[in-house]
Amino acid sequence: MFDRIVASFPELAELAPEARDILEKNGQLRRLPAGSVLFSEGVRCEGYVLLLDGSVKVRKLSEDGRELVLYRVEAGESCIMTTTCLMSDEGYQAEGIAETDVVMALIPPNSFTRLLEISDPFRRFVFGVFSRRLSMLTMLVDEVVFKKLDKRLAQLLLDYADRKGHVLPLTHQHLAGELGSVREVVSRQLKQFERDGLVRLSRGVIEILDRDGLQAVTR
Amino acid sequence: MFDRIVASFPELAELAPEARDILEKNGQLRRLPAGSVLFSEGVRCEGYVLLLDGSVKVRKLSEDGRELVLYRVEAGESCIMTTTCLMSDEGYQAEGIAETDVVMALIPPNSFTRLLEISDPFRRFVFGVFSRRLSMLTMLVDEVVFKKLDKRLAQLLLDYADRKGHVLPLTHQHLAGELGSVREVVSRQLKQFERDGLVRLSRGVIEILDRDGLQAVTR
DNA sequence: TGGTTTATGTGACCTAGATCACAGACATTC
DNA sequence: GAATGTCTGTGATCTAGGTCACATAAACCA
Repeated sequence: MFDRIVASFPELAELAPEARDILEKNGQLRRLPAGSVLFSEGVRCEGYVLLLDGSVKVRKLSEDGRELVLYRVEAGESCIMTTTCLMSDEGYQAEGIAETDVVMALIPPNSFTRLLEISDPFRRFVFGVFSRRLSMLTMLVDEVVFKKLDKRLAQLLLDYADRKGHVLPLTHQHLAGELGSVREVVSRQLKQFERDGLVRLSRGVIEILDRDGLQAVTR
Repeated sequence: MFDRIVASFPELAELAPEARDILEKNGQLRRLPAGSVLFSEGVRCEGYVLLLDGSVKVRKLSEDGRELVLYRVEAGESCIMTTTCLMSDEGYQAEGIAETDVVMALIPPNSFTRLLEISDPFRRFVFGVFSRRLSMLTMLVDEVVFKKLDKRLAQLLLDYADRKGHVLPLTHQHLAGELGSVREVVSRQLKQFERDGLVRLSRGVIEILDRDGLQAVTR
């Protein structure tokens, strides 16, 4: 169990034996198929989650059904919403959906508390995750309030390109959901990018042709 | 020093003697006049901040000078941006401005780390603050993306009313800054509220006439 | 008292983005 | 290969909200 965790979380390799032991004995391996709802608004959580494999999308839904992706939890990250929930006795403010099949280690609340108590590296790890999420959300607020959609879309495509290469299997609807917008607006903007020679569009696929050009749009 | 802190932070009353001692010996009392910049983008921070008196506004500025208030730190709260900065070695993503004269206790980084190590109540306190900020930011994102300005403005007035009573010494410009919008839009919306009998407007003052009516607008 | 600053009111206009309504293209299944 | 579902393209239109340009009024102050 511990080895499995360290494979995805190298920062935790330096844990002292006692801390390793807690993870080893109390961590539970969980598998969920793509599409599963890990948590949703108002639901209490069962423990601290380390994502070993796969990807989880954390999103808000508006009353009229629009979607906005707050962030993703990728393999090697910890899901902060569950932690927030653990620490503050509040329900979730968002939904977590497995985008792929996921494998995770679930640390029960009292093991988590104990780890925080005894392990400096573990504390640093948890705080680090917290801090990064807080920074990300701050940036997100900044973007949605002050940046226009063309810039946000260009940035989104670049982020995907960095992770998945320059041929992206994405629908316009999907991108709209990421941005909290609607399909038509994204379609039109993408078409403009295509006219400008930045991307090539085909059904279900967006090919990035001019990374620098997209980069220029974001500024 | 410790007594002073506990006066504003009752949760910390239960700290063990050793933890008290650290606060007592290493906490530094700082006073800043209204208008001071506590931190700004890209600047490193000096320690963990407990706000004993006054109010700090944490905001983002856009390139073209518009303002958006992310949240306020009030007396009895801790400034999470400084903490994020302490934990993650990143610069601030926002600015902190003293809105009133402020008094705070500054805990140097190694005292902070030490407190986290030895004190369970202190850890719970810090995590609690973190969690609440994270929830707040999540809600803020939701609001700015999905809610229209009339609803956000009505909610803002209600929040002020809860804290300061129903006669509010606020300019339209100030409210625009809170919302990340501009003065004209806020003026027009307020005028509409006045026509609807929800508020009465005069120079520098907004009087809440119909709380329930405003409440109804937010839904 | 008159001049200056600051806050407000408002019309005219512009733009981004949402909404509605389809049509056509592709993909899948039977 | 016909039918069905999914994705894309696009015009028309609507609306919120931002921008510009003033006018007026209240407060300030010298």
